Amino acid sequence: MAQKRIRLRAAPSPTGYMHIGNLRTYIYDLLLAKQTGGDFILRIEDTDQSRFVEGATVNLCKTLKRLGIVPNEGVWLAEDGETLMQRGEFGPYIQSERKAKHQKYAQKLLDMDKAYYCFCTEDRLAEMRKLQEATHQPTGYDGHCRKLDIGEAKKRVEAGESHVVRLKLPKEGSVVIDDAIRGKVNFDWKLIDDQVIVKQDGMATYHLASMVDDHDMEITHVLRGEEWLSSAPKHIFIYQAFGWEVPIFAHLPLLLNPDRTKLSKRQGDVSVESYLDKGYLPQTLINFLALCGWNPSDKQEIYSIEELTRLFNLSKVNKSGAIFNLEKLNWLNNHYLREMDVNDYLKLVDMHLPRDEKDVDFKGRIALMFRDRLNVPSDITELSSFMFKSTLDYAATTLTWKDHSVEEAVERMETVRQWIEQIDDSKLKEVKSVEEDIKSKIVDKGWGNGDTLWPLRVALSGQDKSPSPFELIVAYGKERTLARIDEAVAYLLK
RNA sequence: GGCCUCUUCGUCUAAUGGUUAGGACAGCGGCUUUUCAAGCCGUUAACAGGGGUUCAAUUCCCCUAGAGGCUACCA
Repeated sequence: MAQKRIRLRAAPSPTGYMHIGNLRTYIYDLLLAKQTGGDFILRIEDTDQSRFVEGATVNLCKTLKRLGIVPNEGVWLAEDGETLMQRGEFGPYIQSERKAKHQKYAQKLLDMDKAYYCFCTEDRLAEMRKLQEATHQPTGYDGHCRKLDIGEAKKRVEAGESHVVRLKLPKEGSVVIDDAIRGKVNFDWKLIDDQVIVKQDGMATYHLASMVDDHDMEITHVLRGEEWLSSAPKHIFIYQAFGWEVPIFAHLPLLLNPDRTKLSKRQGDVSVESYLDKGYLPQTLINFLALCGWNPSDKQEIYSIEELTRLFNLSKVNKSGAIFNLEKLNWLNNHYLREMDVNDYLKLVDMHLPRDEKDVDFKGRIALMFRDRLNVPSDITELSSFMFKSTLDYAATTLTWKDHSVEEAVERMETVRQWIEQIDDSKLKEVKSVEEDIKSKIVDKGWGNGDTLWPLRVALSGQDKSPSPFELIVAYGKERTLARIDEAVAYLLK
């Protein structure tokens, strides 16, 4: 018998930006789909009109594209990068366009007596909840409309009375969720609310829409955050009411703020776009997020997407939430920044260097010099700022080595200046040969490295801490280097 | 409050019915060295607590505690 084709979907709501926790789910979706040669689908869950944000779907697609995570089915971006398209046999892939389909299934549930019309006003509901809270009762719908005669209810609906549709959940017994990560989880029916599945505006809620669509689209694995576990019984109920095969559910552990609450906007960045904009590389984000809550039982830290695809295994996903650890993310990004193609790196960093500096080679040398010091490309702006200044401010540090006098420092700088002047241009391109050249001359002079190199380095940087003078010389080039030395000498003699 | 889930170094995690409980990030120390970064080497640091089961429990079971999630006509 042929194996059923593995199909997973990313199902974001177009509410503005892509949440970093959602991205992890999509990564797992993708890995699982790729691993089995299955499908990875993008479906937009826009059933909540009030939260809809114009342009959010396009934005979502763009972000996915930037990450190199492109679904092979569902919503996608046309060549122009702006127009939304849909592809695949199971469309439409935008839930609001499936409204009629959802309503049809709601009607079926109504017909099967698995759902009922509810005419309770929001005011009544709010009052009820208030009372329940005040008397320390469990909150939830009191079933007011559950017992309404169906014929009567239909008449009211036909008369145009505003209403919703609620699930008619069992009031006794229990249900077991078989979760791929957590195993079997038991819930008592009597504690579960008769959930609204069709809102007053006729739009289905997540609970109906997502189940219907997952079934229609032949989704085999539903990966979602742990916050959904509590409502899983309602979802199972819908599947069972229709006699559908229940997909594999996997409730992923949450990504957490440093205080262990659900990762939220309040406590820092949660939008994937902003990480991308800051210069975190796609491979960094994917590598890092994949390892947040899952681990292939290895000591390796760096994984390509191919390796992740090969190794990923749902049953090895952790059960407990993981704090989003920015320091490790930085370390990883630094790693990938150093490992990536040089030209790509230069392109990435260039936009963080002064626009009005027209010497492209100069900027390129600077970019390479600071390469292993960057967590994100924008770090270079501050690190390299002194290199673009017309004059340096030496006030914050000292140009003289330990107890050396001004005269000694000047002597060394002027001598080194001559050495540098004599280095020919081809040699001036290599840090190592500049270093050998100058160091051997220091030895010949009988000077020390410290008393010569410190003033030189400070002359070139104006800073306590900086790359070595040899790196600086190469980055500056001869002319700029000599000018800096002159500048420092003049400052000392002032 | 109720229901559900979770609990190994500060953080992400590995492993196991018998181990010196492993790795990574961060920290600390050293090497290198003109400073810094990088690199290399080393090092501090964890089985939430209490009961069982067992010759043996971090591992299996129960309880407690703590944390988190849900408790919407949001997803």
